[in-house]
Amino acid sequence: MSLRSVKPPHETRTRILDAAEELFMQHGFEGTSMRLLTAKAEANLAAVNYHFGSKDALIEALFRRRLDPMNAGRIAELDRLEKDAGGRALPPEAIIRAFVGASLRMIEDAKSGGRNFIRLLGRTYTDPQKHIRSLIGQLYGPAMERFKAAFERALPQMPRDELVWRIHFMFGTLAYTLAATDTVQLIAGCKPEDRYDARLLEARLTAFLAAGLLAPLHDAADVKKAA
Amino acid sequence: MSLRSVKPPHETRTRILDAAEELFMQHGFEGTSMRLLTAKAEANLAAVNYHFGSKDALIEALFRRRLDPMNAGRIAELDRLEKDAGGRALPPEAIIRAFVGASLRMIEDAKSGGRNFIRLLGRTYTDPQKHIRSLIGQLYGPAMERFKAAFERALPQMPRDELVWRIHFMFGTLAYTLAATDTVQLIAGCKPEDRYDARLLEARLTAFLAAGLLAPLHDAADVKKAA
DNA sequence: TTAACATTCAAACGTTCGTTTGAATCAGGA
DNA sequence: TCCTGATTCAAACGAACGTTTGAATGTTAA
Repeated sequence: MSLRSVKPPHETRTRILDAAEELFMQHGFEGTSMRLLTAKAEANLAAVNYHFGSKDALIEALFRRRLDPMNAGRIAELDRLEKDAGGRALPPEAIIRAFVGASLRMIEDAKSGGRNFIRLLGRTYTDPQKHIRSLIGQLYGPAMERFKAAFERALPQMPRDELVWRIHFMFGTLAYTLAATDTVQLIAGCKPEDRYDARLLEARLTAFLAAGLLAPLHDAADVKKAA
Repeated sequence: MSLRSVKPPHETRTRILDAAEELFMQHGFEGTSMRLLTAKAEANLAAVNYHFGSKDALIEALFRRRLDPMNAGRIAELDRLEKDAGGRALPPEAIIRAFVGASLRMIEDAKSGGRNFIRLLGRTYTDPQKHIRSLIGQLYGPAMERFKAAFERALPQMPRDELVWRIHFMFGTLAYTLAATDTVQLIAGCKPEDRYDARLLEARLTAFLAAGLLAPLHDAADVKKAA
């Protein structure tokens, strides 16, 4: 019995998932080979197919590992907020914070790979592959319905289709912010030490999103009429 | 001399670029094979390497074809606005409109493949590959500097680092909106006929972005102190 | 110790990848 | 007409791909 043999039962699974998060984030799903992946995970080439069945199944397991608890936490946080508020309507900014906070907290988690996952997730939102889209849609579905309902209650005067678009915009801002953190730098000038400060980023992002969500209504009817 | 032979000198080049826009958008760069690509373009397998040199060179040519005139148009539009305004400061919303208008107009251009390109572009903003990032950065650099300066002139009272972040957020909202149009539907409920109406989308998006850009300043100092 | 199961391993499977090659076909000017 | 350069074509290149296999090794309980 070697010293290395005293390890958790699924350590290989975990190492593979961690390596996959980093490499998929860096090179995409198709751009990451099983050989590179298993080498980084210090596992045998056949380990992925043994533990997960296939590359696609690994992708699904990867998202489920992080997304299931993350969205459950979001819903729990929203439940808590609504319970604390009694019957009163929640301020929209609090709902936003409940949603984005879960993502931003994970950005700070560089050691256990949470940051890798978040950036991969930001990229994957715009992945057009059918099975990826349906997976993400499935994993986000319940939380999105729940938050949409919360926004509808908080903003009863806003037209439904306008609200849907504004939720869409907010989601996009978050997704891009997560994916582009420390990668794309189209605009230079932000202080490097601010880039990973999740508390500061949350304040900035929430202020931006809340203002956008509550923007004065443009006259969509006029636009339609003119067209 | 066959009938088919009377064609523009670079028709094959164009067919390849058009097919590449559509397939790269659907399957990504790594996920699109030269065989599938040349088949869709009705060209020989060797045509890409003959006309462009390599797959990577094709990608660069693809972005240059659309992005160079698009960003030149943005800068020209901004020049025009500033000239018309004389010395007066531009309203931030007008600057936003000059930037997003160029993208959104291309969404309506379904026939010549502009929509494919725009959606591909939205995805590519978050691509972490080094040579892709530097290419996008290079193609966007001049326009981004120009617009950043315009925003600084329009909002002299806003702290520079806050402005940089808000430009970042606006860019992200646009990128995601472009990439996700008709693909991701995490939130259902928007009327399908509205999805491709660029005028309506521009009104919605501009209202959202302008409000976010002009959001009340969060107290970043407090956040920093508390941390 | 032995049997049963879980995991790891090296090797190979057939397929597909981006690219190259050299001949065939085309065009337009001398 | 013939020549020259541009373009297309079928075929092949070696490399890398995801997956499978069967033996070897490790672990657990009787």
